[in-house]
Amino acid sequence: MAKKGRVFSGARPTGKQHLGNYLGAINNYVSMQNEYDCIYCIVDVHALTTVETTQDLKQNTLDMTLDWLAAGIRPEDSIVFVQSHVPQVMELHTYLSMVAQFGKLTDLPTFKEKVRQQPENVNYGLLGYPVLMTADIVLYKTDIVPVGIDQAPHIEFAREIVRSFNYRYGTKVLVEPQVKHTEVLKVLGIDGKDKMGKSLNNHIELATTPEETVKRVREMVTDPARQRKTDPGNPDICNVFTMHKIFSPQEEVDMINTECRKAGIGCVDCKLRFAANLNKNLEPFRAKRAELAANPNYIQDVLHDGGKRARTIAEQTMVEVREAMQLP
RNA sequence: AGGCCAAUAGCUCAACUGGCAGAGCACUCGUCUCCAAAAUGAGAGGUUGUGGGUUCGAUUCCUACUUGGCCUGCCA
Repeated sequence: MAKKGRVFSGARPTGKQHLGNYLGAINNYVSMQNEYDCIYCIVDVHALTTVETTQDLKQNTLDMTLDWLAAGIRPEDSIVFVQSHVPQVMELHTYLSMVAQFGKLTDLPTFKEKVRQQPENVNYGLLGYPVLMTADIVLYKTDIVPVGIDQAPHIEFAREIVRSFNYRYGTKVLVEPQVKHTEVLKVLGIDGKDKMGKSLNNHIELATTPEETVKRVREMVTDPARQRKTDPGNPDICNVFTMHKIFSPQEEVDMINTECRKAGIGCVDCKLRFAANLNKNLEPFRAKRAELAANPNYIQDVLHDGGKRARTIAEQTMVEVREAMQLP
C-alpha cells in the first residue's frame, strides 16, 4: 500500500508510560502507521536539557520502547530509534543554529516556561532546543509532524528555519514540514485537577497489575458535591465518567450517565466498573508486553536496527546539506 | 571584571551569642464518608550547595569553589 508521506515524532524517555501518554500520543502513533511512513524517535539528547543525572536514561528508554511496541508500534514498518544514535543530528543542529535567530528563541513560550521552572539550570541546550528539534525533523525529510497545540509554535519556527536555510544557500534540500494537528484530548490525572503526569504522581501506568489499577482508580477524585450515595451526581464534571466514555461500552456509559444523576449507582460501583473495563482493554497490551520483555535483547535489537535505518537516511540528507552549503 | 546578598525536608521558609536542625504545604497511614474530596489525628521525611580550615563541638565563624539574584564597571 502506498503511504501518503513521512511522519516524524519524538518523545522524551520518561520511562513506563501511563494512560495520558497512551491517549495523548501512543495510540495516535499506532494508527498513523497505516497511512504514513513513520519515524518515532526517543529524544534522549533533549532530555539532557532538564535532567541532572543520566543514570535513569537507559532504563527509561527501554521501558518506553517496550510500552510503544506492546501498544502496537510495528518496528518492521516504522523506524523506532534513539536520538543520540544518529550523530548527524548534532551536525545539522550546528549548521541550523547559524540561521536561527536568538531573539526568536528567547521569545518561544516553552523557553520562557523552562527559565521559570528551573532558573538554576538555564543552559545553552535549553535555548537551542527548538533548533535541535528542527534538525530532528528535517534530517529525515519529514513531510508531516503530528503535534498538540502547545508544540505548534515550535513547528512554525522549524518552517522558518528551513526557509531561511534554503534561501541562504539557494537550495531546496530541506523540506518544510507540515503540521498535522492531532486531537489531543486532555487527560486529567486521578486528582481530577491537573493533566496526567508522572511528576505529579496522578497517573495510571499502562504496564501495572490489574490490582494496582483498581487501587488507583478507587483513588480518583469524583464530583465533590456528591457527598452521599443517595445524592445525585453530575457525570459532566466527573473524571471517572470521562474515562468511562473512552474505555467502557456505549450502553454502560449511557446507563451510568442516567443512573449517576438520580443516585441509582454509587461511585464505588462506577469506579469498579471502569477499572474492570480498563483492565480488559489493557489485557492484550500487558500480555504482549510480558511476551516482549521475556527476551531481554529484543528491545535493544529493535533500537539498534532502527538507528541503522535512521542513520542511512540521515547521512544521505547530510551529504546533500554539506554540498548545498558548499563546505570545502 | 569587581562588590553585596542568598543556598537548610519534594516546595516555601525558621533555628537568638557556636551547644540535640523545626514549622506550613505536599507525601504515607488512620478516623469520617458508597469512593474520592473536604475536615481531623498520627507518621515518615536531612551528608544544612561542594571542598578545606578554626573549635571539645559548626546550619552558625574563616577560606576557596559552584549556582542563583541585585548593584557597579569595562567593551561596543
